[in-house]
Amino acid sequence: MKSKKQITLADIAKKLNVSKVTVSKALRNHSDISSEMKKKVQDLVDELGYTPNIIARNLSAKKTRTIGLVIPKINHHFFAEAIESIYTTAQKSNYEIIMTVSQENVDHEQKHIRSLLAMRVDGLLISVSENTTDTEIFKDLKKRHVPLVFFDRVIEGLGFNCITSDDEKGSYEIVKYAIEQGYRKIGHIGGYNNTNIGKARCEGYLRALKEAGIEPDPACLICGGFSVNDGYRGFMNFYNNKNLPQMIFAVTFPVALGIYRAVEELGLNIPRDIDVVSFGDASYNQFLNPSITGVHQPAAEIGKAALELLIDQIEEKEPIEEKKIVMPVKISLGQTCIKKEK
Amino acid sequence: MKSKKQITLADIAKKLNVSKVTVSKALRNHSDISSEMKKKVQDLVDELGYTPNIIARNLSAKKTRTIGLVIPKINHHFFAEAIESIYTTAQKSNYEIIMTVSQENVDHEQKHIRSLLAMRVDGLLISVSENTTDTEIFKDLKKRHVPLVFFDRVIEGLGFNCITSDDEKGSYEIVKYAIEQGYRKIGHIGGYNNTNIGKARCEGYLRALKEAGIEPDPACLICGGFSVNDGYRGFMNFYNNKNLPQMIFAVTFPVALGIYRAVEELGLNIPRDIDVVSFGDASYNQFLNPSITGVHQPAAEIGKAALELLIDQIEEKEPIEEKKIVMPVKISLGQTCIKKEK
DNA sequence: ACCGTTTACTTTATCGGTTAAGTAAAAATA
DNA sequence: TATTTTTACTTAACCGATAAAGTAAACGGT
Repeated sequence: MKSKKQITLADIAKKLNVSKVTVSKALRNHSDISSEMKKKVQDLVDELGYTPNIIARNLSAKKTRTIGLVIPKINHHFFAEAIESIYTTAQKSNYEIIMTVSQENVDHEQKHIRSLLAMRVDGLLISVSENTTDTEIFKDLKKRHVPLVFFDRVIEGLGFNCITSDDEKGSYEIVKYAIEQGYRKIGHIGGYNNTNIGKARCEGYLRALKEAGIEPDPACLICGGFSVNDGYRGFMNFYNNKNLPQMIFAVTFPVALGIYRAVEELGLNIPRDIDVVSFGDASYNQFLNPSITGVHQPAAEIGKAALELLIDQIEEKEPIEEKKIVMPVKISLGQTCIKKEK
Repeated sequence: MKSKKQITLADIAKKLNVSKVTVSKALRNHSDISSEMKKKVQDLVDELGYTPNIIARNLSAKKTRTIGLVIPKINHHFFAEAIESIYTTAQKSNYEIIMTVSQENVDHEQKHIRSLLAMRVDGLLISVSENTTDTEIFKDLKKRHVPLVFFDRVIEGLGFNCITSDDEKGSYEIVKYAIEQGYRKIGHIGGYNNTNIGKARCEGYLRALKEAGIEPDPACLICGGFSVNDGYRGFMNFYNNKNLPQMIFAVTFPVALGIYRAVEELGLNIPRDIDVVSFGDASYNQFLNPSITGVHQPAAEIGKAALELLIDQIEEKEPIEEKKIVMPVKISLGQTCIKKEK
């Protein structure tokens, strides 16, 4: 059933026998209006339950105090935590968030961006899908001077601010740590090389191997997406090729969970038959069996910093030069990747 | 930096020397317009990168194809899954979702509802905070005929459609199952009794006890919130009172995780020193140590059904009578609550 | 050749606010 | 007292679309 007709400024104005501008100003506590009139207006507003129409206000103001958020997935610890933090930060700054989810689908992503532009959000906060390679739409956004900040999954070199974890260093360090624990044959279930995180995490992995004098084995490197299923498939791939490494470095925490699932299904055991470390973690990691040794990402801080940067950009008059903020990460020890006795 | 001035219908119209209504109709493929003109318009639109201003359109149409979502928390498996499903469903039906998060705070919740009304969403999808007792605002929404569907955490008796899990039955069955496994002293870390889920889950728990001839012990019943911290505090409470039951039924999965955390911190062991079952689960439950035996909730189905019901209500002309949909739940076996040998 | 219909537009009004530019009466200043 | 300033409003115009109503020219049938 349809909503009842909404009460407007004009309704209030008519009842009080004044112009609607008077009512509008009264509600915004404008100095033009006498306090008696302000009171009369407020009383009637309360009585009638008037709710201002933000759409009309936005149309006239040409601003919406609304930010468009585009993410690939919700039900993924990193994003859930980042989103939560973005929402909290937005509320403090009095911005509304309109979140859209691409489901790792480039078409959805583009549709969402267009839709958010049509809604005239004041700015965009984007973490791209794992398949995003076409940068045309972002170049277009740049041309139109749309305030935009990328976070976590970013596209560099287009002049937008980016906030990421220190993907290369974190990956380097976790693999180096694994090597120190005595592992030599270390595989990587990685992300696509066209994504910054897939590429950087793979580079960190390779750097650690090379530095330790281990020749990277292409058969130990599988690239795919970032989900549980990708981890599952990646592991099955190793297994079916009878080419199990001693240790697998998973590009994301969900990928590690996918490995867990495959291992369980095959009746194997972690860490007896195969060991795992991962980039990213989850609050419930400590209760996993075994809990994963991995790289802790400051998801909440990344979300907060990204939004704050965007708001600065929106509220500044001057353009801001391209900044790339890299958040430090640290290794968090769990029950995997324990020292290997010779 | 500010966005560049946006291109409007009027700009296009001027360049083509036609009225803006012509352009508007051309873009909507109206039969009034010749195909040559449609082509000319489309070409110029593409060239200039015109994006229609949905705000203006919505103002005129008095509809927004937008739904307001109010939830207490994001980073909680049930909600993350429900949200994901709501977003997917919305996209299929061509609705936009504006999600707000109350953080279990009643003031935020009310502020969000008002803000969504001001944005003139076509309807509201709400799961209330754990502290919501004042129903005034909802009565007001009813008076204004705002389409509204409650899900999971609902307020009954106000004439709104509600979708919940079968909280009472699920709780009854999991506790009955625990009794069958030989547990007698079963505690409950429950939710506030003013919430439907807190109340129903507690009632199911009590019914199972009574049916088995076990007198419920008030000292074994702790009520609080639904978060990890509440579970932690609840367990510490039992522990400090030197009143540990054999088994605890946790009102939510996060509460169970809180118990895990407390148990770990105290150097105890599940299920040796204390056993746990819970209402609700998580996709990663199978990898927990030990994985929890609990009641599986169809979070995605609940989200989908709630949104579909709401859309029906929005698009129907006639009011819909209050419906209460209760989704069946089932027990999912894990490594807790294994048969107790006498 | 006349008249009705169709085609392809244009003009006007409206959605519900806001800002800018009046204006009449009261108050302050010279 | 005359003039300026302030107070407390009102009127007009605009934000960018849409719906409804109006219109000139071309077309079609008899």
